[in-house]
Amino acid sequence: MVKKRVTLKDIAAEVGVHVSTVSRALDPALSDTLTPEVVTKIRDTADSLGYRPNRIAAGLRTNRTMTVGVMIPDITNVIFPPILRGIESVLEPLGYATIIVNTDSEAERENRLLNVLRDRGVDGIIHAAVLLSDPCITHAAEDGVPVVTLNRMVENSRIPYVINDEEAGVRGMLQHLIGLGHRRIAHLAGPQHLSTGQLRQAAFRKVAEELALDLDERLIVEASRFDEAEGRRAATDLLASGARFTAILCANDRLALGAIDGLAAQGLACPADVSVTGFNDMSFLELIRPRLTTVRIQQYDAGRTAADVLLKLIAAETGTETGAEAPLETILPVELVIRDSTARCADS
Amino acid sequence: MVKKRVTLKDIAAEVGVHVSTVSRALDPALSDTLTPEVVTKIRDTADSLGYRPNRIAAGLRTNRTMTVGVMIPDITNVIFPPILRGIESVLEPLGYATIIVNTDSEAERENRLLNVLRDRGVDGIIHAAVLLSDPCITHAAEDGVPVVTLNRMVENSRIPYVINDEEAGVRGMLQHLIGLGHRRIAHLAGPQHLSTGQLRQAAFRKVAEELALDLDERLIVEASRFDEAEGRRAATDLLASGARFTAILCANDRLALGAIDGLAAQGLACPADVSVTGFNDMSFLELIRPRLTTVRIQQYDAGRTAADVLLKLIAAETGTETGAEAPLETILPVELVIRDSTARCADS
DNA sequence: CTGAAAGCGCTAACAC
DNA sequence: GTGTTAGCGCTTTCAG
Repeated sequence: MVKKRVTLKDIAAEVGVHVSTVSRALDPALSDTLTPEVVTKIRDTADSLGYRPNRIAAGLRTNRTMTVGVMIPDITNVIFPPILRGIESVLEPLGYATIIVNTDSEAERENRLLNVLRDRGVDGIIHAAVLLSDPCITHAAEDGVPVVTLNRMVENSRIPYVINDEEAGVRGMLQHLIGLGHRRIAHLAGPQHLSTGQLRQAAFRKVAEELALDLDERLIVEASRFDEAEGRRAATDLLASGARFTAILCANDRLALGAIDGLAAQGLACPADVSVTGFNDMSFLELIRPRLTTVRIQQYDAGRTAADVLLKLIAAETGTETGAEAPLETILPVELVIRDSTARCADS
Repeated sequence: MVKKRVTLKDIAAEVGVHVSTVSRALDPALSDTLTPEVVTKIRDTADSLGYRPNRIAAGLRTNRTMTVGVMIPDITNVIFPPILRGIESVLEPLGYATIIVNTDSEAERENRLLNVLRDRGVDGIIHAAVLLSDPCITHAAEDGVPVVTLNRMVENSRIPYVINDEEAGVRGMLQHLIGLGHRRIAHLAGPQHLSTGQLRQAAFRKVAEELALDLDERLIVEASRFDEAEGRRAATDLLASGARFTAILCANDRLALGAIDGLAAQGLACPADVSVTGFNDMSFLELIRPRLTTVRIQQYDAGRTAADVLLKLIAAETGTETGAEAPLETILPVELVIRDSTARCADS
């Protein structure tokens, strides 16, 4: 039933040379140590027999599988697919395949999946679902597995990371809101066990102080997940607290969408009564009313950059010194996208 | 730098037995042929040494890699991530990893990626990006690679497929529109080289006839891609044709969204002037106004089902006859979701 | 320039 | 019950 695969041995038998000769002929780096005629003859018969190299066997020998693992929280979250395409765009042309796993942001699951990847001998890991404190990935990195984290970072570690310029995004957004006359600006923060949630809140506090805003603790509420339901819940709590505010800077788009919904349920319109801003600029946003003002992060490029860093790490690990060392920190620029969810402050 | 992996040999040396004994002790299916004490001793030292099986090596020997390939057109399209989660939900607990590739619906790219998967010795392939006529995947299937197609099917082939009940969806939608008084209903068809586009158009023609609708050829326009821009373009063409219609049944949600936009550009409101319906019920739809009436297909379950079928195929291939044979055809039920983009026909 | 031989880590007959 | 042996398909010394 299963058609037997053509192996080097078959080609060797056909051409009448040794397997190792065939191996060399098929390796561009080694083929010029052979007689050109032999090389062409071998290559021709390889094609005609329909030879396909067995990467499994090669990997066993060379300890390189040409596959990398990618860990994300949940592929169903629209910000990840563009990142994956970015990663693929640099890795695939180089012959790498990627194994994608969803951690659901659960440490236990993450740990198990990490082992799945290591058992498969991945050449490296791009980790976009890392927790602020993440012993298992740190451990893997210490074992010599090339790892780069994306969007998030592990505290106090030497694991390279690619993140967005959260602070610039928060600053730009606060300046925009202030420009519209807002002074009492709330922050709907993300989960504090994720570095994005934490970094954005820290940036909010820092920049709010810089810009001399009235920083009322009641104006900062934390969501326990990055989703619409938590956005709605947090916005409702914010209103219930009695603290006055005319704008909410949310830690991501989904929280913002939920918040707008929660405000509407209490009879407050966005942007007429309160301005709301997001973060990420996920797809479909321009189709949803009011069109959300947000901070655009470079998703595709973040993926590309992380893949580049990983390649440098892999090169360093395998001793293929290319001179270029992998940077510990890469911060990608962000961009303000002003749409319809922010308006001049009615109170001013 | 790279910490050496613990192998069976290391455990064997530590315990003082032969590698094959260790191999058996660690295999649940074989461990009961050994003395219980030695099994526990081996397992304990395996844990304490931090042994992790090398699936690459095992795969080379057994010719099973415990990885499956998944081919989709584009992960960035929101209907695919839920499918992938469905696939993962059945495969991952069984120890399978999945390699996901994006074909961008290009035959050449698909062909190349298929080889990438085969070179990696995947145990099977779930193909959700197949073209109606797809020689390369047919070829792979003939070579004995277990393949199941998802959402689409290959014409005249023995490759099992899991699809949605397109005809039931079209019928339900047409009945809904007729119930609202619509008689002149246009069809914005999808690409005809994809089976979904073709099946839905065929279903439209068949059911329209059944229900004795005025079937004007000018009322059927084809999009060349499943995206918003083509929906807009096709809707504009439809208007330009001069044919009268009060509703458009679109072959998918994105075409519908584009069509609504295109109509709006010509001063026609949905649903006041024309009702528009989608297909798929992709996520975020309920956040976009007007909320689209559509046909919900089971994305997650389609993934699960395809994975189940693939497992049966793999079992059959490896001779692990489980009795259950893989069905050639699986048709999943669909569900009508009535929202705000359809309304009573103004002309009636 | 090419052949011989060893071995990556594991599994699966086959012995004992 | 457990050890022996022989590879899976490939790469990579080391000879010649």
